[in-house]
Amino acid sequence: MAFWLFKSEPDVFGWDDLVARGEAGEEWDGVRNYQARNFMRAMKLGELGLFYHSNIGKQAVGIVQVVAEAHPDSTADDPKWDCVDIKAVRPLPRPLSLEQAKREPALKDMVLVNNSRLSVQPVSDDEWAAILKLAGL
DNA sequence: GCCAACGTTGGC
DNA sequence: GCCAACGTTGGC
Repeated sequence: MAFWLFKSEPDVFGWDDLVARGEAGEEWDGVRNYQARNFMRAMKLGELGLFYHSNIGKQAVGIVQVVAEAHPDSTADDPKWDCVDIKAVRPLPRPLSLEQAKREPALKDMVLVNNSRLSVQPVSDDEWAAILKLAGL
């Protein structure tokens, strides 16, 4: 069971938008980065991730679940781009800010902290546990 | 709005 | 196959 992090600009597509999709979830399309794509290809049905708001808020705000494994991105011209579908599971009682993650010793190796540009990232088991605790779950 | 970091592209 | 130029992302 692996854990992930999905980044999105909330003024384009935010947590509330994902919640509005309900159980069907949303195709996580538009990713045009090989690293991010490869992480999505590695995702298994039912795995969990964080939903992070970049630019505005700069905090992880909710937990999401993979509801469809990697499939061709319907918005891509090139078949090499795959994506998964995710749905909202629950909001974090206490959103985890980037600032907080940078301060937290347990999270100092998070990809989010060290490579801010990668839009789909893995989260280690230890990081996941630490984040849930900080988030009030 | 600026700029650093990073990835991609294309000329050689 | 190298590397300069360029575009994009995202924190500040």
